[in-house]
Amino acid sequence: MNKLAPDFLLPIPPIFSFRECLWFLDRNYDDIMHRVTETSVTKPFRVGKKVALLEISEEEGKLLVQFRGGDLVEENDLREQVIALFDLGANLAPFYERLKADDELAFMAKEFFGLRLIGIPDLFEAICWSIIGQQINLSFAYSLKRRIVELAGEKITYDDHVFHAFPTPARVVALTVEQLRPLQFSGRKAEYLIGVANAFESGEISKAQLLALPTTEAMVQRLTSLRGVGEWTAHYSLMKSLKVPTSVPYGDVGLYNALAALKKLPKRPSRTELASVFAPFQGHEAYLTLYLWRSLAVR
DNA sequence: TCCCAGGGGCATC
DNA sequence: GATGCCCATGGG
Repeated sequence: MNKLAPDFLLPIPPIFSFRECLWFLDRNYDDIMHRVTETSVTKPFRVGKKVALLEISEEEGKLLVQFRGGDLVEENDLREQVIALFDLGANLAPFYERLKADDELAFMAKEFFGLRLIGIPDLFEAICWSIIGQQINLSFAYSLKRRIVELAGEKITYDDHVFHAFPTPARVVALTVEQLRPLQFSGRKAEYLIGVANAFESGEISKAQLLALPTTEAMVQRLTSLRGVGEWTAHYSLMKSLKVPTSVPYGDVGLYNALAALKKLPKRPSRTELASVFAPFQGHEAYLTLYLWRSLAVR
């Protein structure tokens, strides 16, 4: 039976660290999309037009998911959302085998043990977030996200704290460039965001539509047809939202910095040089990218 | 002050 | 298809 919105438990797969995932969610950045404590994360999840606020913690080897407010949503849909957030469906064993076989990268299997690809299940949010993050430093990117979410996102209050869901395409379509400029969005970013929202509203793009495409290449092509979405944004979105395991955000500065530090690659590596590092990780490129990003941060 | 940031579009050759 | 320029602003 599919119950409505009470608490439930999710089994934890092998090679999973809740602590490591929480650390990644927090990372010293001011992320408005969730609240992280030592032992839990509280976050709104969107299912269709509904938004449910969930608190997730670890309890006796399982994830405990508790309903904290918002709309009542089918439990199965919520399970799916939480599984997507922590990428619980992935089997990391093959990726770890490859990591351990690499002299310079083997340390990551131990130091970042159990880190999962933290997802952005909502494709619209994933694309917007990557557009916001283009070419500006991360802390500024988080401030911009906070401002647009506070302006247009849905709000749920719980425990004297206001939680925000990322605005729907319909809400972003209603915004204007003139509204976003004072929030320090560049004119270009504002245009891109509203344009992408229009594409979702008109049905020009959707997650289901992308999932139906036969190849990653076709998905990238579809995404890059949107103004403001280049190769980097397309791959980043595929990685975070659709969990495409082979996607690598080519051109990513952070990725290059990590490879320069660990693999002595040039600051601007060629496609060939990148390929040489990624070759042994075929089928696990997204996870290698995630762990390389992770290596940039000091705990 | 200068350079860089989890890029992308566009013109030009 | 490669290269150069522009966009915009916080952070170091």
